[in-house]
Amino acid sequence: MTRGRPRDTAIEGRLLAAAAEELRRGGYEGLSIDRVAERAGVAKTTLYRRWASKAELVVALIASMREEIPFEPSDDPRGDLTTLVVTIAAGLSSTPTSLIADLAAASARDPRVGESVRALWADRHGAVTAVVAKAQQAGIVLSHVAPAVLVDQLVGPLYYRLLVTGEPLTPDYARTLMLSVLGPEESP
Amino acid sequence: MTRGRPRDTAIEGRLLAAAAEELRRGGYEGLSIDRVAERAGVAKTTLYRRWASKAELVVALIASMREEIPFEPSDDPRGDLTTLVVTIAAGLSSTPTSLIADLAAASARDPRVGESVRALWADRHGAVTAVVAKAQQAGIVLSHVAPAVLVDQLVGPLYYRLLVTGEPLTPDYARTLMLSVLGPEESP
DNA sequence: TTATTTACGCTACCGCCGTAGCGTAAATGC
DNA sequence: GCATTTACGCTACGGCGGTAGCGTAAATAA
Repeated sequence: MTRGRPRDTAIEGRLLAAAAEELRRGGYEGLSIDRVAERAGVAKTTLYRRWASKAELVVALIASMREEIPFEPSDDPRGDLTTLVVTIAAGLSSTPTSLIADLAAASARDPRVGESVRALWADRHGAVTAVVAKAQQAGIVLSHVAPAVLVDQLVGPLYYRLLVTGEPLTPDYARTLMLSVLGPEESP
Repeated sequence: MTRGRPRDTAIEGRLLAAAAEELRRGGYEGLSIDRVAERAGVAKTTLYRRWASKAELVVALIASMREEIPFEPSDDPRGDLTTLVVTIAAGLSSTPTSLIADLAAASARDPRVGESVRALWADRHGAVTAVVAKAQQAGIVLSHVAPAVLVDQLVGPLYYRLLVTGEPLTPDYARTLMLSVLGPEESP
């Protein structure tokens, strides 16, 4: 088949495991490529044959650790949206802020990293967009503004608080965002 | 008065000027402390006696370059808000994205840097908050949501697009955000 | 078996941020 | 004048991310 010496398939897993431990201990900043390679029992050059940069390694690591959000849309778009936004807020605030910020910085520097990072959040944001569109069709959202904008106004403030103002992301805050975008619930 | 050899007051200005040139050429990442010191004709240690890190140097530089937003609130809160949000969006998108992202990352790592960075945006965000509160008092905004949340939903999406989704910040987008938060204008 | 191709380990290196230590310059207090 | 204090320049260093080059190991093709 392929010509030369095959890649040692066990190495990638060992590197990711070593990187996970490093990330857990010292965050993005404290993760040292040299230590990851040493911990995995591998030369640093071997690591760089798999990922082109520290950022790409970390993105691959996060992608490998990530579990899907189990989300089943119900007949209650308002409740669904609340669940989603609260879940996203919880996920963000349980992740070290500096990690999110460093990924954003790496994304800004390297478009390829940016693509990978956006793919990490894509499922969550896609789910929110779908539910918002559904709510709008059902007449629950009165606004005629494009769903993408409403999503930005639900999710954007979470990142804004996290990365810019440093304020906490509480479930209450997420629910307040919801209220503000959807308007008060009509009593039936 | 003070006992020892006095600081050379000219050095700080030369360092900031050198840093500005470096930042202009290569952005945050391309700004090298060694080169800044060399360009200013000063030892690197002298630079570190003034700012504790590259991040603090850059924050001080931006603070020194920053001009106030000339903003005079009129009797038209809706127009004022539009102006403010469009201006903020323009300012953000005219700044290199990586600079904003790197400042956010530095803020997450070092709380002192975070304080300084937040102070950079404070005037803009304060102005927005003031106008939003005024609009709410005037009954222009129907929502009873706290002004701070509305501000987050006006400004947060800008940072969100810039740092996370990578979408452009057009004046139209800013106006759409406004529309979504304030609701459609009532015809008089 | 032999040539070729690819992977791996190793060493050395570059530029980077940030720190330590030391000699010296410039000010004040006596 | 003289001790003290602070600023400055300089050198050296450590750890970092990332790259280049080389010898060698492991596979395939002939």
